[in-house]
Amino acid sequence: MDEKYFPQQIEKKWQQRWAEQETFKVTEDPTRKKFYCLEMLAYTSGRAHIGHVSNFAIGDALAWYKRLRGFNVLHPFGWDAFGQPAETAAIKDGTDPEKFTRDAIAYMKWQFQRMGLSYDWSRELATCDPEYYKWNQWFFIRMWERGMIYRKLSPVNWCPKENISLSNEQAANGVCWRDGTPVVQKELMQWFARITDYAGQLLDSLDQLESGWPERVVAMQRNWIGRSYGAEVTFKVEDSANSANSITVFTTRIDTIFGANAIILAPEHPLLNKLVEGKPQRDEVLAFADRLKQQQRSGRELEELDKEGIFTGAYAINPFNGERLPIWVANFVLIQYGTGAIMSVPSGDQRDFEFSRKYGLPFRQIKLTSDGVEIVPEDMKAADDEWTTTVNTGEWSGLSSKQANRRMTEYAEAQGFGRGSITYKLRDWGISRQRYWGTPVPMIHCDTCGIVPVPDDQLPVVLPRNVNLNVVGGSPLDHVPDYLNVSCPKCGSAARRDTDTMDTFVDSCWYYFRYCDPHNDRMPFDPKVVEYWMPVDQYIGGVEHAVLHLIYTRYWTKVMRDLGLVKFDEPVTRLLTQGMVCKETFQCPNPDHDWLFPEQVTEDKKCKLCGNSVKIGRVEKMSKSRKNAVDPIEMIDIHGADSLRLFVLFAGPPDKDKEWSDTGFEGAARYLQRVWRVAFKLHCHLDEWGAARGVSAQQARETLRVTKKMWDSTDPESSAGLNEYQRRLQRRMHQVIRSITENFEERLHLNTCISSLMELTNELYAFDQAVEKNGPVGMTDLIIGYEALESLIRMLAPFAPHIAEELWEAFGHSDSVAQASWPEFSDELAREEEIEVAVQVNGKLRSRLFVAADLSDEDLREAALIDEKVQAAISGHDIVKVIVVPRKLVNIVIK
RNA sequence: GGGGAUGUGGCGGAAUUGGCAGACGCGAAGGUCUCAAAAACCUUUUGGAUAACCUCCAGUGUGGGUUCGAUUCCCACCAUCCCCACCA
Repeated sequence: MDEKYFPQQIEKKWQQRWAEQETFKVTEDPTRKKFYCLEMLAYTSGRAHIGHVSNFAIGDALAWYKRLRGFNVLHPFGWDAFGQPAETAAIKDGTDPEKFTRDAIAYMKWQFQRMGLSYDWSRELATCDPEYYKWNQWFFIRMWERGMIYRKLSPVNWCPKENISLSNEQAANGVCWRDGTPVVQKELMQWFARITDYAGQLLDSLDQLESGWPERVVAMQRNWIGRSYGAEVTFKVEDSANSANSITVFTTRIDTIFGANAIILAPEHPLLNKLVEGKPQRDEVLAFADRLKQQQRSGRELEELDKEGIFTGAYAINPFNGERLPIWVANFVLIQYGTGAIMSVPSGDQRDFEFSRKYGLPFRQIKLTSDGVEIVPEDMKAADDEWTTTVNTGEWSGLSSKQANRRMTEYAEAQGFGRGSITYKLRDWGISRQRYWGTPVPMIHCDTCGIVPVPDDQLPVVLPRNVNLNVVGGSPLDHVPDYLNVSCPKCGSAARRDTDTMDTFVDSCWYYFRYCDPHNDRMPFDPKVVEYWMPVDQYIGGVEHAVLHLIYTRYWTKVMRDLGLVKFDEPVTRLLTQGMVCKETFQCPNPDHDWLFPEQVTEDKKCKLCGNSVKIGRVEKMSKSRKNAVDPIEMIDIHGADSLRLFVLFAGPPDKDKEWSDTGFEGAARYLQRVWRVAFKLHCHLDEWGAARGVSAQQARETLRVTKKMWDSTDPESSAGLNEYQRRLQRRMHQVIRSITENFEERLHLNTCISSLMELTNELYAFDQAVEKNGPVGMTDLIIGYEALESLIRMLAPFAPHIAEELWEAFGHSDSVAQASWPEFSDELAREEEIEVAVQVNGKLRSRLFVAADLSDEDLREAALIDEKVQAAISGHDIVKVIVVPRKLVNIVIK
């Protein structure tokens, strides 16, 4: 073997060999335990970034570990290939999204392969493959047949000049991205998935994820689904021409209904027109509502809107006490939530409070404060939403709020003007987009038959190529006659194809089911194969997907369960949300320069372009615009993929943000050099041993191999006869194996695994020094040294697989490390013979004792008490008690 | 407004059924080797007191509490970050 470590040659060699030998290809094997390790689908942005390295390095480490532990490991890879950015880029460059995307895949694949990741590339898929999106269409039709997908009018961002719909990004700041035309809201017929039918299930089955998912993701999902328990109460409208006219509100605090001073509707409320009909305020109110509608949608920016409202002229009757309540319209009531109408209780709700103050609506006290005081409405500075005790609440006065809430709901139910109700924040999922680069919606509009799905045997509906994306009016697909004009599958008459495409979140809902059976052309996947591989044992990705993707995919799984395709309910057992890789930023006060590259800044923090003092920014997420991005391929060119991966994993725990550091990266490379060098030294020792006995290197190696075979490294007897430094290395090896093994099984704090590897490496150096000092080299030295080093190599493989493979081969193994097994440890051999025990007096460290590890508590106690320094500290005091923590510490309590 | 975190040396970070705070790495300082430099290796590196060793004192955002003992558990507060947000 070479004396020096040259990562470039080694990495190329092993990447080629893995590809040729399909080292990481797997098939179902019911006799073996499976492990499904999955990183989130990569978006085809066109360029790899450090975030990819971090994401994949975590997954790859775990996949390697499980492989060495004997699991049948599924570790696949694929591309999130549809979506707006490819379309936007294609318009800019005058090319075709398909070409753009395929080029991006080709380039990124080359980049990712240089990271040396242990993927089964035979399962690779791209969501823009017709063989893949065919099944999106198949699911769409199945769901349509069952009423899980429906159509409704829904607003989109609309550019009135070009007559096309815009994504939120294209309509940023309320103007069209192309020429700044103000965007308006337009109602279009769109496809929706009825995810709200699953709201309760999605919420309830979060409970089973609590052990394997980050707390905050579960919390975010709970919050997003947003279940509220309350009541719907129906108020009759006074003097209504149509006696059926009534307004239903949703409230979580029916116990405060005696404090209601108004009914307030959302501007979009369907009853509004009827209510104001014939009223003198009619025109004014409707104009007001129209204005609010625009304001609410396009003005959904950060700042809170002022509360604005208008009296409709109509009144409703409080069913509990017969009071007349004015009916208002206001901007802070949302049509999407609850019933789109509320009762205003200013003393109990801050928004109602502000609104009522502004418009002079009356206050009434209906409960005590939390201190048990009666509230004087005039003195109130803010609403009070505590659950206390009711007052002025008719026959329910004097009850606890909770009790009143329950009883009043029951009363409303009995009287027929209300009922207990559960409301969710979650809304149905709009899954159609009026854009080109996505899965075509497989539906046909026929004038006689209505909406007809494309028959299964005609799937996939393939996205046409060479489409002009620069259209004015409608979606690009509206301008492709061959695509648009079809005959109705039912009656054969001329019909029109639906030109919407699907939200890309549909693509990512079930891709990892497809990995299990990626080439199936009869079904999305064979349920039997999926039953073997699923659920995903470990999913790794960014926290930005905590709600959307991770809720949609849970929903899709439940849908697939209801379609009879899978038997389980939750697709992902363990989830890890990896932190971002960040770096320091530099900003010049001169707006022409703004963000600077580090090399544009002088040592005393001045801008090299203008000499201004540069603001050293916070450590922020890497991005091109902040000029703090690090290109992974450049880094790989410098020190190799192993060093890059090692650094990213060592920089901090996987789920925390990490800071990029050039010197830290060099440190990782330095460490691998150290590993190489110590391996080389051991190699030399073996040669020395052979030379001393007049045998060839080949023979020496063979002798070692044979002798080592008889050595059971986990047998406690194997420590017999070892000298001090041999025993020390052996002990440390067992300790390190134990700590890394436990870490992989439980916390997945990979940074500390790497620390442990470094400790073992340091111990190997100490061992090597001791061997040289004590020479000549003996067979026991070689056995212990090789054992430790071979353990180190196998444990290094998850973090730096190329160098591990190369050293493994250099040590005479013909198989890949991937075929090796994880080193085993023995608690017995990891145990220290002599331990250091701290002795405290009244909790303060006073002395340390070096004692035999098996010393009894009683002896330990005695040893502590006769210690000189302890004696000095306790002389003249009474000993109250002595606490002995076995093998760790003695605390003497004195008075 | 609601929800979730985080806070430890010059820096990244270790340490959890409560038991020696600072593992491992980076940086820094000194040394060995060298004509020299790089690399490599060795030593030191929480702060303070002391010429120095031994040693002593303080110390895990702040203030309390529980305990023989708290980075760890409880209460209050401060700071920073993230997500959602007029959700009735």
